[in-house]
Amino acid sequence: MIIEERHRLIMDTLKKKGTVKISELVELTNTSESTIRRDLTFLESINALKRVHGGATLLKGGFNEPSYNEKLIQNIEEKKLIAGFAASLINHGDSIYLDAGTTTFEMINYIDKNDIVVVTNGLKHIDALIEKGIDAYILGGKVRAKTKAIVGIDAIKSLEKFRFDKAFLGINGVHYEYGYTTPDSDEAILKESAIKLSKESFVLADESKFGEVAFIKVAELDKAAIITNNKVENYEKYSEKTEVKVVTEQ
Amino acid sequence: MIIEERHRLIMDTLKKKGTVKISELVELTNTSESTIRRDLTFLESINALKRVHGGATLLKGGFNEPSYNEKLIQNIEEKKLIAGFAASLINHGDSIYLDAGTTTFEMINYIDKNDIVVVTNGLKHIDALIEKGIDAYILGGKVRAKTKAIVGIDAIKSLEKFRFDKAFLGINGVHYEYGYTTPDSDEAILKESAIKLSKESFVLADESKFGEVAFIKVAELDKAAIITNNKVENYEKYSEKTEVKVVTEQ
DNA sequence: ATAGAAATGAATGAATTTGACTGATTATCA
DNA sequence: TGATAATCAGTCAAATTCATTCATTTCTAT
Repeated sequence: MIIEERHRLIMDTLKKKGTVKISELVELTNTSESTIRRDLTFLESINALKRVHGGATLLKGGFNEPSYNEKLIQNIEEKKLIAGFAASLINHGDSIYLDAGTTTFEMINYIDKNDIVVVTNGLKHIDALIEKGIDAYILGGKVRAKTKAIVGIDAIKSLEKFRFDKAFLGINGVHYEYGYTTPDSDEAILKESAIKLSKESFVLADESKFGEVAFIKVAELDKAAIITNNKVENYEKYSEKTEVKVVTEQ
Repeated sequence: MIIEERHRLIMDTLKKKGTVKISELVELTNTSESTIRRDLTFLESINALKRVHGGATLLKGGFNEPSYNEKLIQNIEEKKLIAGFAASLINHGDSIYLDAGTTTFEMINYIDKNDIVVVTNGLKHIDALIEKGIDAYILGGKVRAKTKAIVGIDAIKSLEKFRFDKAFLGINGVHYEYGYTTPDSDEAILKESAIKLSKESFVLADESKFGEVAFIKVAELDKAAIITNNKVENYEKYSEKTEVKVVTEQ
């Protein structure tokens, strides 16, 4: 049995029953306990399930709930590194803007304070925040079906009431000349507003985003600090314009 | 049996029966008394139930409402009847306000048009609407942990931009003298606003709500039509003040 | 075909969970 | 009220599950 096949079998079993025991899976797949353990560890690392003593359970409001697809989740380890560091920047009492997106979603796992206030335009983020007992506000407006993000003029209006200590943003392109860019104008203007309304802003961008230029400009490089996972090509061209924090594995 | 599975089984049993004895759970789960005791201690620590001598009970002390999941399973057949009829009132091209709550949530299953626009303050509703390909807007504001509803001044401000053809509202109390009432003032004012902003309004209330009076008044009876599932006591006292549609089984 | 990489299964001691037992506390009923 | 039974919290040893390591097998790319 090929590895992906086993993973799919595990997920299918889990979805049917809600929880599975390792011993069941050993029997079901005719493999060793070690292998199943490794599978579960992997599946947990891509947020497909939650390991518990004796087996695994479905996650409650997971980000990739509907379409579990291993290949879809790219650079998950890098994202976790970046997310973990970003979360560590949050102080007690902070008011935070959390942009929709997978990396910022991952941040929520690492937040270790619940005396903060978080505003987000990500529907999925709200569930996770509430689960952790964090005060959460959502922007109003039209909900985009694909990303479950809230965008448009209403969202911007809704945002303008707030002032933030820190804003954390995902981004599609980071370029030393063209600044931060994204393919969607609604998203761009929302991100730009968030930056303006925040004392400090952080862009979470794994190395694949560097050198990329998308359609719409969000802001100049110096409007936000960058958190990334590797010392990219032309590092100096970025670091001379804004603060670049490179988070390497511990 | 895995710990999580046992916890879920305990909660399910408890929700069905209101109280459980430890001896029952020992038999049900084929574990020892010690284990069940530990489970109950844990479940109490996360406010899932209340331990009592000999077992455990649901906690719905005083003011706090049952949680979203608990509500979801009450009067489900009646709610479906009401929801189905309410959904049939929606016309092509309508702009709709859909209040948070379990009955309005059930409506979404029965909506058979997708050229409408729906505004809601229910987080769960958004997911379901999008799933059906319906244009959905969410109100902005603070998210309540228990009900996953958006409430507060921001939600009201957010609402005032819209005008609706029809508003569908859940409610806690319907009384021929005191009108529509709910235990929470934030929710009350939001419902009231929705009624004012809509050409027509409908209150979805199963028979258990009639004669009940909750803490805060939402509106007088005549401000909305009532959709219910049974010809209640004092039916005439309601029907002389507003339209009452009684949906009986098909 | 072969070297290198990846996946596997077995074995280890550590950590967690479990069930039985204890004496203390609480409920029941005459 | 007092006697009796049931239930309780706390402790401990046994059983289960865990992470980690390592040798072996399988896969992959030349």
